[in-house]
Amino acid sequence: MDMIERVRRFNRAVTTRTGTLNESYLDRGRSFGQARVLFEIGPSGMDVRTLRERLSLDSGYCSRMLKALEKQGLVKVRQSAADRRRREASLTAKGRAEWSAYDRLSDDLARSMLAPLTEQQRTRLIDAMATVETLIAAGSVTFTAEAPDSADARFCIEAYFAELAERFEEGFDVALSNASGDPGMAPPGGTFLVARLAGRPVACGGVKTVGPRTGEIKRMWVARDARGLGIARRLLDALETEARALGMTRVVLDTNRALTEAHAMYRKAGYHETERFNDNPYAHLWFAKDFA
Amino acid sequence: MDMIERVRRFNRAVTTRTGTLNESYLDRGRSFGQARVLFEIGPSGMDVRTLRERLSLDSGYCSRMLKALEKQGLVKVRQSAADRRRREASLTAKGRAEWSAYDRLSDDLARSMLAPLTEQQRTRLIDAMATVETLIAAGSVTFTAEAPDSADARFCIEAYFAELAERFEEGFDVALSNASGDPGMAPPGGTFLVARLAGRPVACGGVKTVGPRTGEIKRMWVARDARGLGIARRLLDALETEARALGMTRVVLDTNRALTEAHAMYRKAGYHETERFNDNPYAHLWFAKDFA
DNA sequence: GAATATCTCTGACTAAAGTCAGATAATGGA
DNA sequence: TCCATTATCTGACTTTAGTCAGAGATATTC
Repeated sequence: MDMIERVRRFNRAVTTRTGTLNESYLDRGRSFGQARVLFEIGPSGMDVRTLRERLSLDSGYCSRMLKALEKQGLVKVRQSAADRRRREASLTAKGRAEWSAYDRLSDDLARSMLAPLTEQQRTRLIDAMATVETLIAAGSVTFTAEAPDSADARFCIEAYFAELAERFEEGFDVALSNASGDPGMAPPGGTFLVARLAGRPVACGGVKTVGPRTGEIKRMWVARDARGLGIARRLLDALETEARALGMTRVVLDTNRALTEAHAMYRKAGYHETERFNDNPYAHLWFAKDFA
Repeated sequence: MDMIERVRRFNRAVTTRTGTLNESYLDRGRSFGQARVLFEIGPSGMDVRTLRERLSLDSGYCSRMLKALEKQGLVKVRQSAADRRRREASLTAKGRAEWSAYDRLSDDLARSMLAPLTEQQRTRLIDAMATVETLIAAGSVTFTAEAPDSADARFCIEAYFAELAERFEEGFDVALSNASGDPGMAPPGGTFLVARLAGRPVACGGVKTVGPRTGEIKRMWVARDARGLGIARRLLDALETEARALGMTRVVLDTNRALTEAHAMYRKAGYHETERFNDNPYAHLWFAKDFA
């Protein structure tokens, strides 16, 4: 059986098993739409805008469902203090009880999948599930080119700096690093990529022109909880593709001695160590790669 | 994280990924219900009764959807030759083209899950998927007590005899074995269990009274393609539970020397070899287990 | 051959899901 | 202050999904 067929079989098997969950939602005497809204609001509440976006609902449709839930005494909707156009939905005590009931259905499904198995089978199943989940996550990471001062890009860069400060023996001060170059990481001379997992930014990296047909790769970072998915490698590939598209034939980069896992990756990706090409006080190693 | 939470995370991850498939179905300009019917009919056609059962549709609802598909020139419904009350639906050339288009969507989803991964990751994913699929299948096997002459029970017993004939060095002839006992495997003195996987019978086994507070386990069989799921062990457990419920304190069984994997399982389940207790010409080993 | 059961269809419903065009009120700049 | 934008709501729809009670034709059983 080829891989495609295997994946299809898997999809079929899993969706038929988990499909029963959706049906059990209806047993609580509420339409699926309303159950979804109630469950999404959650015990900590949510503003209506976010709710609509998460469930991709029409505003009128959503408004009506909230009203219905309010009439059932499950939900309370009130004006937001910060922005009085907005409204915030939260669960009443009765609503939280219903939420728990829906939550329990997911637990029950999970339990029913494990119950008939032996302890050994359970462990095997859990391990395999973790692997599938991880690799599905890895596969759904998207890369987008955007301005290095976009909200998500800045979030990544901040996290990157924070991590450097933590990992460098000598600490890290943005002002001392040659950090002026962010604007260069935008068209026409460069580019900046943000990787997202389920909408959340989890990695970034940029390339900017530093000489004739030469680019420098900077700000490469992957969020701690997104490591081990091969994102760094794909990001590096993507940056090289961007560099080529910008007419570059050579890319260089510098790195700190503390970032050992990065050194290994650069070498494996075809980079070779080269002489110091900048005066970054935090850099101990300099790498370069020439495109064929 | 505990097991329940891990399973829930897995379910969430997989359903959000595969949920896109259902949405993409709608892109072909047909309601989900109609798409489902069209796809289920399949290139080889199907009679309306079966179709309705598979998709659990109301007969009127189904009839209308078929009519709509017929009007679109995708489906042809005609009277069955065998039973003129029945009708049979089949796809037209245009219908087969649409079917392929839907089929391709599943392929595309599978491909898009694999595409971003490295070869090594793909192999890991496929392996983990196979494990999950197998163990989910194992978990969804159901055991039901039924008459040993029910259709599915007979199917299992035939398959069992066929396999014995194949595996015994000396061949197997039902008439020579002490096969008269099937009626005993029903209440009040015994019971017969059929295991099903997705509706299909995949295993069977029975217990009947052979002496005071003593039962004999017979006809234990697991379909070849359902082995390795721990069904045999669970079936044996279930039969012992039935035996206890029937007031038995001891169960015995006989087996042929060729069925080595069975011997191992009986020993592991607490059975010990005992003296010959019957004149079954095909038996070489006799086992017994006393309940605590 | 009559009674009963089965298979499918039609008509008449209801509920849920989803869309679209304003109306209303608040916010954030120019 | 005015004007464009944003967030939500209301009313008026359509489509999809699903149910139920017969009717008509055919098959099965006694």
